[in-house]
Amino acid sequence: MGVTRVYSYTLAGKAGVTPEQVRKDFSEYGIKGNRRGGYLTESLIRAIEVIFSRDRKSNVVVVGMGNLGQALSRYERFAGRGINIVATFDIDPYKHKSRSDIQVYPMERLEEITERFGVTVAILAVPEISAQEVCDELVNLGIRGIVNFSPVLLKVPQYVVVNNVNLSDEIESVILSVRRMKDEQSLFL
Amino acid sequence: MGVTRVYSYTLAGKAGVTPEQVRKDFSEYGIKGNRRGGYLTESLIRAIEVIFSRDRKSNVVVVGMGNLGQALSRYERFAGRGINIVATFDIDPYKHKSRSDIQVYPMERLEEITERFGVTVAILAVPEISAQEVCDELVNLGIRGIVNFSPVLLKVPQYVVVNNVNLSDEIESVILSVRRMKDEQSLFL
DNA sequence: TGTATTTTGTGAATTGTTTCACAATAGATC
DNA sequence: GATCTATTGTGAAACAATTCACAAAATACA
Ligand SMILES: NC(=O)c1ccc[n+]([C@@H]2O[C@H](COP(=O)([O-])OP(=O)(O)OC[C@H]3O[C@@H](n4cnc5c(N)ncnc54)[C@H](O)[C@@H]3O)[C@@H](O)[C@H]2O)c1
Ligand SMILES: NC(=O)c1ccc[n+]([C@@H]2O[C@H](COP(=O)([O-])OP(=O)(O)OC[C@H]3O[C@@H](n4cnc5c(N)ncnc54)[C@H](O)[C@@H]3O)[C@@H](O)[C@H]2O)c1
Repeated sequence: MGVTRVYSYTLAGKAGVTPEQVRKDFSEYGIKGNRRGGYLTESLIRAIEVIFSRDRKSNVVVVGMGNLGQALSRYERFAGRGINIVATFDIDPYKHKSRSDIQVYPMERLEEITERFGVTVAILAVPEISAQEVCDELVNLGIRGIVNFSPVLLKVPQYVVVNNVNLSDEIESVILSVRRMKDEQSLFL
Repeated sequence: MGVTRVYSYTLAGKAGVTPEQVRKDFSEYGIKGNRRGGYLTESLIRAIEVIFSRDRKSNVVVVGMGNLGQALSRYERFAGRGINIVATFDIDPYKHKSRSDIQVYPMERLEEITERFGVTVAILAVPEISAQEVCDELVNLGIRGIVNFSPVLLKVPQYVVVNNVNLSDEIESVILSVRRMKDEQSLFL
């Protein structure tokens, strides 16, 4: 779009943070701008892509193709972020018949496929009850990172990274904030 | 299950935090245990339900019934957390024909339904491009809290709460952590 | 009933993060 | 090319969160 320069306050406005925050973070990662001249968009974008490893694609698998698993696997914009879903898995044989657009593999093929594609990260979208069991299996196959959508704390060796995404919490937190805001407001009536 | 008492370290273990953290948080909200006797499960659960308003159900709507919106609206465990999805909306007329289990309403009925059910919180799962526009509409109808799944910073009045859930970020962060862990490890070889 | 033990509750210390404030300087202006 | 101005980069200050450490109290047990 012809924009060659951006300033810390421009980026801060778009990101909803302060300009100081932007500069401190950039400084932390060695991103340098020009005093008075701001940051050059091209080199800034490249630097960010390197920092977030978006320049190299990462192969990931989705395990559990229910409501959430299907939604995630159909999302097309992951590619632009270096996230490459190479295969999806489910225990339910009914899901293996690819009536839908996406091929779902049986759990028996997890090992073969993760090895073939060098997969180290899995998205776990199975029910609460089977989460730990499937997690153990993934860890055994060499998975080193898990995005866990089930509301349980997974037990993993220290060399495995888990990021818990709890959508109920996310919604509840908004409900709570709204309640609190209203309560505060009614104090002034 | 017959458990009448829990200790800060029990809860901490399950939650993946320190016992001090648990006690400090409880203390902040006036939850009292017995020295040596721990916390009584029953009264603790009740206290938590009150703090998180889980005793009162909250009516919410889902706007945008694509991949994510459908997954969210089919999730049955929200009810147990006081989250009650009363209706779902989409601009696409094809979605209104309830071929699926869930009735999807046209956007024209948003006002009527949010008013009828006293809805103050909305889950926004529309494409990036229309997120701000739909957000404005929601705010106009009196919505006070938004769980935003689109990767844009919504502009809202100060009295509206927005919680941004960025699933690409969640996955990317795991990929990054795994990369960094591997890099560290290879320093020791 | 008295003593030992366990666990809470919380100030104080530590650690971490954000904001402030301003010197350094690249670029704009004349 | 001299001067003015806007913006960076970053120590220092302020603020926030976590951990430490231990007195107080409840329970267990002799
Ligand atoms: N859908 C949501 O909006 C939502 C919201 C909050 C939390 N979650 C959590 O996300 C997870 C997935 O939710 P969902 O709604 O997609 O559930 P779902 O029941 O629709 O799907 C789960 C899928 O996992 C498969 N599965 C079960 N056991 C398996 C195993 N051992 N190995 C492989 N696959 C197995 C099932 O066949 C099913 O297809 C759950 O833990 C849920 O609690 C979902
Ligand atoms: N699906 C995922 O896994 C995923 C991952 C990361 C981010 N997201 C984000 O979540 C949002 C939803 O993703 P999705 O995959 O469900 O998208 P989608 O395209 O499948 O669904 C979007 C839905 O919104 C409806 N819509 C469009 N404009 C509308 C309007 N003005 N009013 C009402 N409805 C409208 C469409 O008809 C469609 O049904 C997007 O912003 C996306 O970037 C999704």
